[in-house]
Amino acid sequence: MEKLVLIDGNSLMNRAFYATPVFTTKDGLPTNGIFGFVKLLLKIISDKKPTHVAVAFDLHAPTFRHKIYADYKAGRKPMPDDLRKQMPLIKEVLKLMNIRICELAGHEADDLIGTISKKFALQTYIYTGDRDAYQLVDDSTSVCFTRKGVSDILELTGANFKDEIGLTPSQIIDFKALMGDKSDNIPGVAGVGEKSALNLLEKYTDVDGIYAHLDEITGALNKKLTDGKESAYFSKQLATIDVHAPYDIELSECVLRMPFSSALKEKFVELEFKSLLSKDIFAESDGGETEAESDTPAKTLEISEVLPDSIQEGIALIKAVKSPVIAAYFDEKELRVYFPETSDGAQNSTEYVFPVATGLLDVGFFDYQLAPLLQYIFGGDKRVISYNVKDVMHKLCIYDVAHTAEYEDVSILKCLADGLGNTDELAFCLQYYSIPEKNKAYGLYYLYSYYTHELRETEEKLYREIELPLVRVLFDMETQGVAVDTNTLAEFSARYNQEIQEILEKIYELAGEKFNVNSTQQLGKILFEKLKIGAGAKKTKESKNYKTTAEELEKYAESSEIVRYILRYRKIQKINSTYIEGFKPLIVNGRVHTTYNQSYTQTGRLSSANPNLQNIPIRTPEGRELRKLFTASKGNVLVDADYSQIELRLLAHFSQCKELIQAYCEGKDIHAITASQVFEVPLEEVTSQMRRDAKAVNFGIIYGISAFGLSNDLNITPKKAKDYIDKYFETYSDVKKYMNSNVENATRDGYVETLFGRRRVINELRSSNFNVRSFGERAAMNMPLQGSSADIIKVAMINVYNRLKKEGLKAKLILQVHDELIIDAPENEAETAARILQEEMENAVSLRVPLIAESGIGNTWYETK
DNA sequence: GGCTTCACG
DNA sequence: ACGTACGTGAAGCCG
Repeated sequence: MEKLVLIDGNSLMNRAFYATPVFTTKDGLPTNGIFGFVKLLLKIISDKKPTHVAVAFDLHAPTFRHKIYADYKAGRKPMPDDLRKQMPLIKEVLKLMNIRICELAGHEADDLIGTISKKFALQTYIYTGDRDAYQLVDDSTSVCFTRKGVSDILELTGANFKDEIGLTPSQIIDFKALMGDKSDNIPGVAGVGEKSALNLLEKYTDVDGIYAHLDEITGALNKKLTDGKESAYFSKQLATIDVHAPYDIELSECVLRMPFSSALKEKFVELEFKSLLSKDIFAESDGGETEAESDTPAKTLEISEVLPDSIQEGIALIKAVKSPVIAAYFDEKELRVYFPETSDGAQNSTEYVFPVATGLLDVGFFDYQLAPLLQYIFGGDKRVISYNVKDVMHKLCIYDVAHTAEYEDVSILKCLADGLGNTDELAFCLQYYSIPEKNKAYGLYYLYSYYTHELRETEEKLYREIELPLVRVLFDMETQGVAVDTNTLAEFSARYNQEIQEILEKIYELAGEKFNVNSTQQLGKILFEKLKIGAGAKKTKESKNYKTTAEELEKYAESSEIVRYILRYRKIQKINSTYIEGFKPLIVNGRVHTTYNQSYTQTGRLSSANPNLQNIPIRTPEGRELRKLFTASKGNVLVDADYSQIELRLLAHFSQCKELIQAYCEGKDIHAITASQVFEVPLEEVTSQMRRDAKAVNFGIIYGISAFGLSNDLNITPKKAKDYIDKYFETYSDVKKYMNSNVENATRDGYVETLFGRRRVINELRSSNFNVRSFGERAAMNMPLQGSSADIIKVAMINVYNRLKKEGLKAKLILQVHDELIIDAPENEAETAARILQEEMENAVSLRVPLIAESGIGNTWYETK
């Protein structure tokens, strides 16, 4: 049967661009969009097996009719530079594939796809990430909508459309006419939202029907519809895809010709798409292997699944395995196991799958049968490869399985090898390397081999000596949790909820009406339009809302009573919703258990979530009180230590600045010295204000200083800020040299690295956009400092953990807040724990300056400071 | 889901 | 001329 696939090129390039991790060729050309698009195209071809394919692109032209239309589409965000660069290339690739490209001046891809789909009477599949295309669905035309990224595709056919969407395809147009579409700048009828639009269409079928029966509609809705009639019809016109575009095309021009030419293969080599070269889509090559092919990773094995008849048989099978490594995927539904060698040493091509009977909390009969197998795998002498090992450990705890095996963690390997900031799920990684999702365990093994080969020596060390041992440390910290004083929490809750009510009444009274104070939009209107408290600076023209940040409102606080109440409201609302009400559902048996993410940040830091225990207030007295909620376990105390100015010390170390090194070696007050230098006064005449300002300068240096940033922070003119910076760099010329060399190296190499060789790839440095490039430069200056600090405290954590264990103490590490560690210790171990904490933190590495950690002991987190 | 605001290092 | 300080997570609004 003949089948036609029509693709919205702009839409899918956009989706592919955002769904694919950023990468470039070695010359710095971004290619992630093209790569994602090609992968998707190949997937579509193998799924649908079309006989014909065409790809349509937008092509605007300044003709009169479309000028109006284009203006209405102007609400869309502009295409990012890195994506724009890839657009001509994808067309080149399509040409090399002999795939028909459709473009028509003044028309969007939509129109061409609509026109073509109506022109030919064969089974047609439209691929797009734009819901507009829904209206094109009919008995022979399906729309395949890329829901999330590019992998999750919703296929809408004439048969399932109504069930999936709740409307008919043609009603999609009427729906948009009523409720509008902001991304397309379609106004719709003011005040009509999704609910009423659906109700109306249910009753009256379409816009015409609604207006024919307007008399049956009462109240506010009637008025909205009456007022919005013109807009409704205009919107309908805008939302309607033109299926009669003047476009000449013959079906024969769209025939898909496989396999593809060697010219395409050469293009893939040029674009460095190594994983695509081994695909079975090219004509037999005559010249043997290309150079790039030889370093392509091993081909995907054909893997067969075996569902063991019984657990016992399965255990016997697994126990017969000689292979010292074993890949295990374990979730709520199944346990999947793969090992590279069979019992007689041959290459294995079987993945074993064991169903897990029920959900996690409802441990059923089958689960208990599974426990010995889990124990054998995760508690044995084989190295176990998983993705997010810490998660697996938590799951195993539910089955009472000890997880004493050696582990390999693919998610961590990935962020070390691929660059920092891993947000990808395992499923995405598998798809990326063309591994079927059902072969998850084999995929783990494949990715493990692939990434371990990618690691350089320093990263291998970082992985083996820091990241991997840290997994267990973090697991124990998360499991241990932090005790919460629930009585005090209840007190705070009552007090804050009451004050919020009182303040709200005051605010309503002063405003002369009730409104949602949490809505910046409503608040801005009340303050700047109704009460006219002062000239409010508008925000971006897009959201054209007034700026209502605390910083902005502070300007009016003195003259306006309501502003003072609002500032107070904001403050306690934040405390209450985030730190009091927000915590309640996270308390289990009187404790909260955060989750640390070890592979997410761009610098190598950890992040903390559910709850985030790394942003508990401290900077204001009121917020600081919250730290009284975090207590030691019964009979214990909290022992806390934090590094003093670790990033500045690292700056001294890396820059080898004599003045800074000397100051730190002599234990001087660095901010005061900086003040004395920058403001040109003798050290003894430095005021506390000058010291505060100098501290801001020092922070600025660490962040990759700019005159504008500093001026903003210090509330001085950019010119004055520039004077300070110049003076700073004049005094500390080695710091200037160091920062410059960071940017230079990063621009040349494309990355920066930390003390221990953790790399951050900074593609922004190659951007032609000034702002983007400047951002890259600041990131290049900051990352080695922030990242090295992260490296160091990780070493300290491992050493503290091991030492507490070795010395047989009951004290447990429970928290890490970037430069601070907290231990929950029995009272009689407190002094020892404090000493261990301080020693291990200070001696984690040896730098050109001493590292100082300051410790404190208390019953609550509040008291340790 | 994007935007704003605000909490931390 | 350009116009942002570096790195995070959570709540709430809005569409």
